Amino acid sequence: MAKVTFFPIDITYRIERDKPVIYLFGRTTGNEKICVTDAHFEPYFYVIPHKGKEVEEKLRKLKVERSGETAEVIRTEKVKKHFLGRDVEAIKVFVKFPSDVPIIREVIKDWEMLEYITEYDIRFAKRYLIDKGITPLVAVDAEGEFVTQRARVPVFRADKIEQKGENSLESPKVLALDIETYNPDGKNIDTEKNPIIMLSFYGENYQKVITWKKFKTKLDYIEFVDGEVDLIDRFKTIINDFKPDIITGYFSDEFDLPYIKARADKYKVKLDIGLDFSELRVNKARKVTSNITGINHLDIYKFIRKIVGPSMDTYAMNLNSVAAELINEKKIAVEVDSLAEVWDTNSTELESFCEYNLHDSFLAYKLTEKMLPNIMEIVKIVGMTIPEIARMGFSQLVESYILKQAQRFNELAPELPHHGILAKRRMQTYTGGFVFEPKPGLYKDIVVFDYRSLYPTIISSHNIDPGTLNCSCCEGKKTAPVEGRKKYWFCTKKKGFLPTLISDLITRRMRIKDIMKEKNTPLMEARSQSLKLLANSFYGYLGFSMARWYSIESARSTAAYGRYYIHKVIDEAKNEGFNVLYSDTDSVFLSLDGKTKKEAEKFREKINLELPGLMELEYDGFYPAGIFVSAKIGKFGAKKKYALLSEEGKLKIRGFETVRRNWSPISKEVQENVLNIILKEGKPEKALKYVRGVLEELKNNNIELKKVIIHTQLQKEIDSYDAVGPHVAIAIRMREKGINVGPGSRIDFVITKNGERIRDKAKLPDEVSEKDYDPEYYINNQVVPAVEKIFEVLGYSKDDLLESKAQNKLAKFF
DNA sequence: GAGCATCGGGG
DNA sequence: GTGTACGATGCTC
Repeated sequence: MAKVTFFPIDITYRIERDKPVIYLFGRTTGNEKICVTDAHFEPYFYVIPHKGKEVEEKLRKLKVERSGETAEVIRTEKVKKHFLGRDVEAIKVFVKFPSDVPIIREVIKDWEMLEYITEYDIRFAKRYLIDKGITPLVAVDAEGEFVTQRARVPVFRADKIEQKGENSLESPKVLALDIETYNPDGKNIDTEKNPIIMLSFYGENYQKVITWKKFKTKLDYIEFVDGEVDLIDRFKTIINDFKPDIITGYFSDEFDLPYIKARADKYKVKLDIGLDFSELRVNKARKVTSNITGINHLDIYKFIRKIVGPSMDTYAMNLNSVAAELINEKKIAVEVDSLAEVWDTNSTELESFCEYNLHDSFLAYKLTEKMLPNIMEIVKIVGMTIPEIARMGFSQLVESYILKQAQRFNELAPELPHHGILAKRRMQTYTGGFVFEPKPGLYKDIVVFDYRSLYPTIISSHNIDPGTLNCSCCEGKKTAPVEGRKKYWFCTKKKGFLPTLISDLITRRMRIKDIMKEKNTPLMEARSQSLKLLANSFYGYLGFSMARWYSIESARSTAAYGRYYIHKVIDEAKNEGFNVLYSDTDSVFLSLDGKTKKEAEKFREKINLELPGLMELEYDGFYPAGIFVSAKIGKFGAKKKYALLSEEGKLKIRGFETVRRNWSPISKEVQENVLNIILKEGKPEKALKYVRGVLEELKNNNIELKKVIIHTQLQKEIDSYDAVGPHVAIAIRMREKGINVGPGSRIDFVITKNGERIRDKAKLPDEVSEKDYDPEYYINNQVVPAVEKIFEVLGYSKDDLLESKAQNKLAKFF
């Protein structure tokens, strides 16, 4: 009997000699690739029978004929389980093949003797990982022997398999790829007509570009082949020789790999790059995914868009913008629209396209390298594989985590909702966080407090869970502060399953934070972030229609408690004589109004004494000055619009229009300067003078041209715009000049004096000279709107900015 | 303003 | 694959 220790990377199963066999692909602690098989795992699901009914007998006799095959129950077992807050006697029903499970469940779903059928909808491979307590990337010990079997890596047949300890794979081998395709007619992608003309790879100490038109070059990484078929062939051999754990690309799930697959199919080339010689699988369900057995295909775009995207500055998620922001790198600037022509004319320019092609792989590699610590931490917490982490939504991450823990806590999972239930759930809504409408004004000495992990700590502290909801033992006790007639309460005697999990996540993160105070490592940072991400997703999960542990009552109660606790701070702060300026969901802004920071701190401590469980109000920061603007938007309450000055003298601007990218530099500059003069120096009259000065300069055309350039990104095809705004008009002219513009193109323009409509006045920056811009436009549509709201707060109207009559309306603020 | 449709990324 | 898949934004009525 031999032993191996390995890090699992990918998992699948297949049917062999009449039974399902689990395949775990990974890398051994000796750094060799390996495939470990396990034939000792049986498919099963659970039923909960009604009390007093004997159903095991009937189940055991069950045989279902389906297209010539027989699905049958092999055996049953009585098991004690927890299910949504109660103890149940369930029956574990074993069948022969995984595919028999849905067949059997379909037949018994209407049996009246059954109360509930569940866990028939958990994928077999996932079931295996859960039941064996195996987490991908964490070391697994296997006992068994190496066997001879057709595969690209050694195969080890395991008789015993166990995961103990936390030792995990540290640096998986990553190979990035990117293709260029022949595309003569613009944007349309046609995998049938247009060949792949370049293919690049980038890995550690490895760079390669394959192409099939020869030209003179000194670049040693370029390799010439005879045609597209040979290129595809090299694609296969390079992957096979490099032996990556992860293949990565930017949008490769939906472009590069499907394209390669489509071309291979056309030539009837088998893309059998799977470690078991299976082919690259392109799944065209709703969202395309591309998978290779044994190798993790990670589309780094998907992960970035989902996890990092929302907090990024860039709006566009294309490779250029994302690389610029995350790794401070850009794509190589070549005119990709001309590639087809360059290809046809056999030009030596092809070399620069090869460099471009390689560089895109390099960017995908670097982005993956940067994101990998976070991805791997999430894998280790929720137990899904790397490609799954990248593709799944937040709620599915939560669910994977809960399913994994359900096994440990002997909890039965509810079934996935079916069509009718789903439709009903989608109709249900609930109220979110509270937003305090600020009284417009300029304020001094602002203290900001916020609840640390508000929703997770509420769920934990109030035991919010579908299984503790409206329990009979606590009826008549305290209910959640939900508006309306519905009464929700949660058991105070027995801790719920989800609150148990979330408490554990919060305390784990607190422990890591404590250690980080001593020694901060990127790994701990990644772990802390992942735990926070997961804990914060529970609240949304409870209200997510697809969730197994869906509970709109729990989601509503959580939000209601959130509003209750933030109101508590607001009310008590007012009672203590603080001036409450603003509040949003979990944070409160107070102005000291003569009180000291110490008194504010005392107030915070007092609140904390009254909070249950893990809930805590934290000190977020102190700001010497701040300005709040009211802008009520419909029924959704006050808009989040304010600017704060930190003690270090930095401005924190939220919600003011010009922080958006499509304004001219001059309006951004003026807005920032105005806020600085008002907040830092406390001199609104000086700010007013300053603005009037700028307006005067604008009027005399003394402002530099580069400060009046506006840039906007084209969001769709030029011809599909109905409303021709200035940037669209410019795009049309750029096209007429032969410049290729399309969705995503950045359009720079200046508004000039000549013309009637704004779109006629718009000109390309190099078409105009320094003094051509239209002062009126920049005054009325750019600079004044950027600062108008700020001055309104101080009692100045738009006219005050434009006209030079000085009125001292500021006295009341100082 | 609600309800439906379409992008997004990629060459 | 023992199932199913998004979410933000723009456009129309």
